[in-house]
Amino acid sequence: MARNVEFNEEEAIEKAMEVFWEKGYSAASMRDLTTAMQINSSSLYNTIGDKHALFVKCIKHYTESHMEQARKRARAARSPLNAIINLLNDSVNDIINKSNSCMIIKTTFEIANDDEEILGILKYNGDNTYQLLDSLLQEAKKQGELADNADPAILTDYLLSLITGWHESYILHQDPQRLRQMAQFVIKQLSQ
Amino acid sequence: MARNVEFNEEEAIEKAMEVFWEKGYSAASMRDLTTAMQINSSSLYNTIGDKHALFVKCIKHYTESHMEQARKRARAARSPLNAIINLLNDSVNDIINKSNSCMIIKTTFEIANDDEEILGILKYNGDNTYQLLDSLLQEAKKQGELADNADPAILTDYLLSLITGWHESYILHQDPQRLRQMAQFVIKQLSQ
DNA sequence: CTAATTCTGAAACGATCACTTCAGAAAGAA
DNA sequence: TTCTTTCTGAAGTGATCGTTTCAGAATTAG
Repeated sequence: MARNVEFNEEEAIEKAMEVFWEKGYSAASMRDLTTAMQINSSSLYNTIGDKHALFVKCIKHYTESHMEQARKRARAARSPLNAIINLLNDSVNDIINKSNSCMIIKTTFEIANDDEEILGILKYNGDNTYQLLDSLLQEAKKQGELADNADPAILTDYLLSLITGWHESYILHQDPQRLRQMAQFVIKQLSQ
Repeated sequence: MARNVEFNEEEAIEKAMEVFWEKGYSAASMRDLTTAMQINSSSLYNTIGDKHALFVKCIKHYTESHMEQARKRARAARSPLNAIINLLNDSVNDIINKSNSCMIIKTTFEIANDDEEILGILKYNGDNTYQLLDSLLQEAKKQGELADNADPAILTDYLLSLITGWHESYILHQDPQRLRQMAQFVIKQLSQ
């Protein structure tokens, strides 16, 4: 019938995601976003929608690639306990090497309280992450890599909380050693 | 000489703090702030300064009262270990009972990366909190309430990170039991 | 080709942003 | 009381906010 959309939506979302990631939802302006995406605002509104709809696509993209990476890393591990240890060490490395803090955590504290839709996406991501880690812990326990009295459900919540705290710690102190020591501490705790 | 300032600055800062706390720095408008403070923007700019200067006063006020409360609670405890246990339980109760997440954490993730002055204030608060908890752990160890091989420095970072994570967990799940279980888990861990 | 449809770019929308101006009210000093 | 200084309230500053409009370019169907 007629003309097709010129820009690649996936690439544009990726660019917008980076802007939201760095600046947060409120502080990112439509100008910032359209400039980074290299499209006109009319095209954006015609295809994706308003600022909020764009953010939804961006945070979904972030959580999905985040989960995909976590699962891929878990599959590559030699054993369940090893997958967990890698997950902890990878978390530390990501925190240290990336210039921004995790977008999921930033978004949770910025807008999850006032935005049902965003909260739902973050919850869904949280549940998936929980399940991944929980099943690893259950499997590790079954294989005798974990203490018999270990409680995977509590350990999962506990480890995920700890990792979130590491992000805050690194923003404040920018001290890799603090994170590595904590990771070693908790790994040792799990292993014995 | 002349007329005096009409409004009570301390009360006005308190009101502004609540607005920043709820909405965050970017999303709080000067209108929101002056309305809550019940003063005209000209008075605000004449006495306190611009939005950023106001925020500095608010976050300082928050951190100072936060620290004061923590120290007061610690002094009221029966023993060092008891002070730590109380701190953990009080943290859980605060998270559950307050409608907003901790302003310090929210601010860290929103603007600490791009704002040296705010980062400095948050670091100062972090250092004070660290010292409080570290000295409690050292004292508990000295009094035999902690295992001999316990490392207060690492434990301090570790507990503070965990508490930060609890805030995120509660935003997502609003599940008091998860927090209580984690608190019990870590208290048991410390006590043995 | 022409007609039909859709997308793009530039300009502009009203609203709101942080912030400023200034006349006049208020209050202490002499 | 009068002078002097300072604070307040209302109005307004230009800039930027998210969003819309629409003429014209682009593309496909017939």
